[in-house]
Amino acid sequence: MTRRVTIADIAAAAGVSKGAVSYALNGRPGVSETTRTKILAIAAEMGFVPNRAARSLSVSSAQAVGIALRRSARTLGIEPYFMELISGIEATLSAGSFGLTLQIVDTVDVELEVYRRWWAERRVDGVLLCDVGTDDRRLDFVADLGLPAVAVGGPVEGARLPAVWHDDAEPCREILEYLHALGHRRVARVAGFEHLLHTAIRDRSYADTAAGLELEAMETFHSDYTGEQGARITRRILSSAKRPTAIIFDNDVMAVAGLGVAHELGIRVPDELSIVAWDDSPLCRLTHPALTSLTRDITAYGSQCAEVLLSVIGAAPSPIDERAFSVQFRPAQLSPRGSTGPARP
Amino acid sequence: MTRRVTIADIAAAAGVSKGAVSYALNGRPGVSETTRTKILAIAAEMGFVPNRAARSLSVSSAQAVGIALRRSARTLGIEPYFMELISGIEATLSAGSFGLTLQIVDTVDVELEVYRRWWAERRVDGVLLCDVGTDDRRLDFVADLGLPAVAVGGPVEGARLPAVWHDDAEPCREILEYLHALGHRRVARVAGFEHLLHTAIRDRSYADTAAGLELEAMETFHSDYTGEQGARITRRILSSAKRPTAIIFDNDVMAVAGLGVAHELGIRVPDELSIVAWDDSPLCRLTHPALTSLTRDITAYGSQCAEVLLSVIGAAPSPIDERAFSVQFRPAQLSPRGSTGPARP
DNA sequence: CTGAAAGCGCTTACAG
DNA sequence: CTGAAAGCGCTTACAG
Repeated sequence: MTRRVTIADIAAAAGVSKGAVSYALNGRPGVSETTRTKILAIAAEMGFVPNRAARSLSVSSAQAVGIALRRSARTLGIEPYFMELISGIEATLSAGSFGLTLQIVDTVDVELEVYRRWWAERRVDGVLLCDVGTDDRRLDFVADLGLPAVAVGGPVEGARLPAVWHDDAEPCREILEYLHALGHRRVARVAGFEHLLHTAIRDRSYADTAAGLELEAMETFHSDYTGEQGARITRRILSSAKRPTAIIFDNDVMAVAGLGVAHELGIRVPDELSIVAWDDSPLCRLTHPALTSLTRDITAYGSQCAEVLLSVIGAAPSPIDERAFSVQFRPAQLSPRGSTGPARP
Repeated sequence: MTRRVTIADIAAAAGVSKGAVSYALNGRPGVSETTRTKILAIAAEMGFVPNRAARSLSVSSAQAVGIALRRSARTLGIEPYFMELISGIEATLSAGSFGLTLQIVDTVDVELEVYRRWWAERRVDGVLLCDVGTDDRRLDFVADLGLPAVAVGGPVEGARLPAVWHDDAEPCREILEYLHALGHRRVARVAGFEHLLHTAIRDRSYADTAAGLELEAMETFHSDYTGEQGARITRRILSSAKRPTAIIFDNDVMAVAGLGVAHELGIRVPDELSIVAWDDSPLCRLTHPALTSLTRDITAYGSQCAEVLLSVIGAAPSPIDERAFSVQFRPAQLSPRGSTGPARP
């Protein structure tokens, strides 16, 4: 283990000043081509890697982006969504040689405190806000702080920061029209947290579409995305006198749990019950029958979010138009599989 | 958004030197109690938070730990294991006000390169090595680099770095004896990557135990942990002439997929087939029947790993004995559920 | 095009 | 107990 090599070492070896080394390394004017080439060769040979802290201190930028996730370990673990999202985010960040700092928090208050500290410490240059709510304190908080941020979800009305989102309303219409075409007239829905923005958007879209299609019943039950609650609610739904012929679940985990409950009650899928899942993860193809689901490229979505954040921070290769405060990502696509079929009255 | 407050501001306000402020803030001798109290009050009032980069540059420590995950986004997303592990790691780190830097890599070579860069940049003070292999280049690599590291898995023979691991052999015996007691004589196993250390340990333990119990058949198939492969292999196993009456899966995802295949083939679980899963995640309780599985507290395991790493780095509250190079974590417990039952010949 | 110097915001020996 | 100063390893105006 040899001592770290610094620009001072390179300067000494090349017989130039530290300033010249810095200019050469960063591809800035101020050194002749021959000097630059020579310096670069020496730096490479000595295996030079700039010290982050020193660089950060000089340019007052952390070269890192933060994410605080406010979900329990159990939810985080089982929902494929987050790891896919993080994976996409990470790909973009590391391409721009930005680091990703992750913290898991319990409450909004802790989350806000984390943002305050990160920004005060300059540990991050910006943050990504996940799980955007209908009335989200975090948006104004980070804006007031001056902390660059991007909302992973939307659209956010009157937002002071950019949002990257999918149109959730359209896929909801598509699902309901599809089920209607299959003859389903009594549909139930197991939704996610009521306070989340995309839940509210879906709530409205289903209600509007159901009204237009003149469905007999379209009932929504809110839950916490866990399999436990998904199973419990499904059990209740399927035990009712006039049970629905189709259930739509707001995530894959609850849909898998719902399918388990149908098996448990001896209700055949899709003959007696059709099931649709949001968020097509490999999970949806593990079951028998495989689950009809709404496919989104969450990894690509994560990458897009990170790109917008880098552009806000001012580190993106091609800065996105400043007025592009609301970036719409391609909507989810319905992938019909074995869990949906014609309604049998 | 006000300007950041620095120790210079506090020094000016308190009428002392920057050095005195630093001593006061860090609880070190060099200032009188009255001065210290006064300085702390002013710092709190001004909302002082030390700049990370400056601190890191001075003490040459990043106050951060790194994890490079070499798994595809899809595997990472669906396996609850990683998020639970990370969640546990994170809890310990943030308690010690250490950050977590995450990077997802494609190949070992990229992974090694990430470690080299992180350490050269002093972006991290140490790393956690996941997915320890039977012949793992990374162990010597980080040791040569002088980069503090802890292996998340083991035991590692002749290791130059600490390892935190569970005894995998004992639970394997327990499963097999349990199945044997239920009357199973033909057992198959869908294992994980062959090159992983814990896979090798389980391979040996199953083989030894099977020999002792004089099972009729104990066959192992290696896979990549995905549901796709789990399903494919299960299909093949269940299509053989003398199919086994029990299958053990090395992770939860493959077990769920295997259960799906059994449904697909009209094989009743547990009447005609018993299924056991390693790694009890909520996933195992979503299915019908629920899966008998090996429960480990992965979050606690992650915390333990982080603690050992912090102690290696020298930042832990109570440093772990230096000779404690191999820390054994409590072994997995068998949780019998609906997916296992007596063998019916 | 190049060099010497100041500065980023901390920590830490070293004198008084 | 306290202050003035040097240093961590970079970047960046500012003179030559």
